Amino acid sequence: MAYKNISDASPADALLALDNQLCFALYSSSLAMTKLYKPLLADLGLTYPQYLTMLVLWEGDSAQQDAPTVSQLGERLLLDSGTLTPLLKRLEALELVKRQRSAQDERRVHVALTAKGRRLKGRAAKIPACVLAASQCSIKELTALNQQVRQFRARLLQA
Amino acid sequence: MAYKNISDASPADALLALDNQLCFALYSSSLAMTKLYKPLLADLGLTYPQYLTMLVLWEGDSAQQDAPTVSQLGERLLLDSGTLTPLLKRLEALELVKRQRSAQDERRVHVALTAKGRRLKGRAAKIPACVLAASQCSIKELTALNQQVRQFRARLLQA
DNA sequence: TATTAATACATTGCGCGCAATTTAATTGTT
DNA sequence: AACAATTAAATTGCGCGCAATGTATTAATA
Repeated sequence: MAYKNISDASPADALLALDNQLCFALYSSSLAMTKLYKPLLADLGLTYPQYLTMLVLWEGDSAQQDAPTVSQLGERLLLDSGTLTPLLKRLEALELVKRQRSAQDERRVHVALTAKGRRLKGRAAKIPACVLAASQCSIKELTALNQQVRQFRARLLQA
Repeated sequence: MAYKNISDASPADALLALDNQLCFALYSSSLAMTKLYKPLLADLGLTYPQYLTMLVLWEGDSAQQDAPTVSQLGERLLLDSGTLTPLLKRLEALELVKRQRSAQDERRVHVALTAKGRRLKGRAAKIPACVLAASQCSIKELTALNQQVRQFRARLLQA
């Protein structure tokens, strides 16, 4: 079956052509990335969003005591408590994190790595190289694209 | 809270820094796009994946009889029947499409637009302009980024 | 200091995505 | 023709995302 693109359709149709939608390129690329990560993360027992959450926790792990709150994790990951609360409970069930109500403000819940969660970083360190290889791109290309997509996202978010 | 990036961490940590993950840029940008589309699509009574599906059907609508099968839709959208079957049932409940078993091969199910589904394209035609405005980008910028993301996706998929 | 408002997180419900399995139909082989 | 292998959808189960709502705590204010 042949599909229209910008070159063989009326301007109105071209604007609605699937391949001309940046949203679809981002959507399908993101799903493809998730599939690429899946077997690598399965070795760690993590899902893809759980992995992103662990990345944030691993980043802050040098400053031992500042375990982020659920909200702070959400700001970083652009996710809300409806998504994070059950996800964090699963990470807690895996004994990778500890959820603890703040003493100063009982509304807040701090999320801290456990020793097991901290150790997992070592095994996760091998993942970027695998992804790089699978992407068939150079680091330079990936860095450039990352920069552009982040810039685009920044504009979207201020809208 | 300050976070590490490629400039202030060891090389090993930099590879795991959230902001250096292209996967996260794609993931969060895609989610941000979905949020941008949501109110626009709510007017049409569609979810975002339903909208993408309608885009495919609208594309092929000049060749009247070639209603794609579920598999063909899946190839185009990079989704499988586990996702598409219930989604298409919802579109059918909205009377936007008709699902029909092929007479030649009873395993296949063709998905055809209804008159109502065809009419909806007129109202959807206004969406690209809204998205363009909200993205605060020029068409040239969006086209260029679309091209790069699609190229990246193509390499991922052949992996 | 009551009362109200705001904040932080949890819960509920729905629609994806997708792996794994099932069901049914077609094709291939002997 | 009988049987096995393949194919196409549908089904099941789980983990997101997220809007909407609920609950508890803190802050603001009259």
